[in-house]
Amino acid sequence: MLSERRLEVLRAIVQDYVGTEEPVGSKALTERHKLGVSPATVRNDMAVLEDEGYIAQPHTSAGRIPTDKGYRLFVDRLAGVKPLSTPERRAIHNFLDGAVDLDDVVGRTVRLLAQLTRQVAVVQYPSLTRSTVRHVELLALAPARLMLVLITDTGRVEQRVIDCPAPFGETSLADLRARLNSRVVGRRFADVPQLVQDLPESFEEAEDRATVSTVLATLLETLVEEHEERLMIGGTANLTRFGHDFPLTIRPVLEALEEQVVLLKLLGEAKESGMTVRIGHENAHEGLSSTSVVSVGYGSGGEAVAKLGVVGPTRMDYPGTMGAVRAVARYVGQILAES
Amino acid sequence: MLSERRLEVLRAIVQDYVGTEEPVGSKALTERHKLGVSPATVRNDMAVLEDEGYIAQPHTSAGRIPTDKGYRLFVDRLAGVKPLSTPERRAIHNFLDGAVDLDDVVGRTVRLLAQLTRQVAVVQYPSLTRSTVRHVELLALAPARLMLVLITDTGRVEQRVIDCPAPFGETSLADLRARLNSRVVGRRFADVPQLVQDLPESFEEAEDRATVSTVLATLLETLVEEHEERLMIGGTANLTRFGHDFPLTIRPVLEALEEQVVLLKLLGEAKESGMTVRIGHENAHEGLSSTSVVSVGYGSGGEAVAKLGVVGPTRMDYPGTMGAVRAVARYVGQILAES
DNA sequence: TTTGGCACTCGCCCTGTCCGAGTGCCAGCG
DNA sequence: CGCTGGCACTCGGACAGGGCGAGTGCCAAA
Repeated sequence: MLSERRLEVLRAIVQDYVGTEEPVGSKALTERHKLGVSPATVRNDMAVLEDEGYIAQPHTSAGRIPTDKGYRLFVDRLAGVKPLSTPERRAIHNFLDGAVDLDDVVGRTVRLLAQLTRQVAVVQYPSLTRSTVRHVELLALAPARLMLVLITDTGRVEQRVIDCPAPFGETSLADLRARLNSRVVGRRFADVPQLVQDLPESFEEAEDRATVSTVLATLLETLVEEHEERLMIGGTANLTRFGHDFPLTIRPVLEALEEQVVLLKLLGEAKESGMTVRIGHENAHEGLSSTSVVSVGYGSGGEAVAKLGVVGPTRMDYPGTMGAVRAVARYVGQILAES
Repeated sequence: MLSERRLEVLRAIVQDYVGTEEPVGSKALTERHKLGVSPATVRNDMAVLEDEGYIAQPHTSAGRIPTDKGYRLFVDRLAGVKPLSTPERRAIHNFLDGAVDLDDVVGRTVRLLAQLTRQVAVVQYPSLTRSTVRHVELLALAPARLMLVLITDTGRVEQRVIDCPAPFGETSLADLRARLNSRVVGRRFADVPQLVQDLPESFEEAEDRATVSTVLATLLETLVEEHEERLMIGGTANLTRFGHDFPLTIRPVLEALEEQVVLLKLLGEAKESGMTVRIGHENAHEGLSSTSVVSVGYGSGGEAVAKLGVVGPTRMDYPGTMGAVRAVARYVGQILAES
């Protein structure tokens, strides 16, 4: 167990390093913080902290920098979440209030987060898992070619073209459309499969049954595919503030950010409730091993329907970042609840 | 007017510089190209080329590098468009053929272009300006609340919720839907306004006429708003291959790329038909003054409905890049025409 | 007009030196 | 026993000088 003062030293190291981006030495520490002890004492404490793996020296006879483990301790026990200033809160409101639709909300949120934190922002679109079907439309583009349009209660619209095994009459089409809608409208995506499974049998013609099966297959496929969440990222220009050495640092990060799959997995690994901070190597993806990810769920009402967060260097201002992320998430939740 | 050989020297300089990223000297030139003259002669030619502003020396007693003007001449008169190799063509087909919807087509195109050119790819969503209407759907969400769904021949779907001034019967709705579709399906967006302007009058009830007007207003508004083009970018990780000095170079580029407005303007400035290459300072946006933009229109059938292109360092392989951009644009056009 | 020769320039790289921040250790003090 | 001041040591970074070599411009000859 580390003494109170040693924790204080660690906190000071983290704060200074985040501020200056340079390894911090014992003397500088005592000058900038009122630790009440001499540099020599701090050195002893540092030696202990280093033994325990909380800090490290980039090379002999340089100052110390925090390790991932050090940041972890800092975040867990030493740092609070810094509330935003009033102007910042006002900025959030002003910025998000003008949003006209879902795309706009997400887009504005990304820009806002990137600006507030000066880091890369990631915002997941609200999940469709708990969405319900508002309407299913079937259009005949040609005798044996249909278009399926699916409208969800979150205002999202998906469409697919279906090539049918046989021509499908207008009457049958209207019939299918009506039956389909009467069964699935207002239902959750998850419930749809069993609600429609007996539909083909209710058609008399074998050819029609085949077509209906095809249509249903496409519908179900669409629903499943829509579970693949989408997301938006922004503020990548902030990556240039990463550090001096960054050709090598920035590359894998940009690559990781381009892979939506990676990002989705990243957000997926975060806790369902509360804020999650993943530091450095705690991130599974190795391109992100020198970054930290701060994420939190957001949603209208109690449940989180999606997540948002930022990706930045492990050397980041955790309290400030966490404050911004939390504040934005809350306000986006409100916006969604209103609309 | 520059002699044939001097042009040849310029071409050699551009090719070598693009390959090596290093200033190229007279001796190296004669060794790597069969110019049939001695280094001394080449030096004389270089002096002339420098006087004319086609090449420059980064510092005294170093090799020469092409200027923007030099690249311009190279692109206009010295370089052809390099056709893709068979494997590359096959890759395009394989990659794009699996696309399921418009988003997917655009997404795949971006990734493909980024991979082929190893640069940043930008793909504009097909414009609705020249698009035609495939179907207009009207759904009653509530007695006085409709949803308008607009489906375009490029596979794009737009929807709007409309609050009606008065309840609108199911019969009237079916009626309106039928009349609307019979008039606008297959027509261009631009022609829609005059095709529907007399629709309200054909309804007897005053209340219905008001509703129809509202619906039409929303429809037209949707058409107009959709002129705001969307686009997708990818391959930003390729920016890290920019050069050695790139902290300063990459920053403004990333910032410019985040501003969709900038990119849209960029593509907008390109010629309507044929390939456009904007080199260095020819780009209005100053963040892009050390980049070149190669863009081309694409579309199903003869007309271009949108543009796509790549953004890369002025020192890029122009023939290869142009070849890739053109090939991708053509194939995307085909894909769109088929679906 | 081209060519080979030649003197010159200047950036790059390598080396050696110096400096100072920072460390670990130790003896002394409260 | 923990804290402190002192001290010797280490090592990376900045700086200066020197040699190298690529590349140049110019000139006289073919």
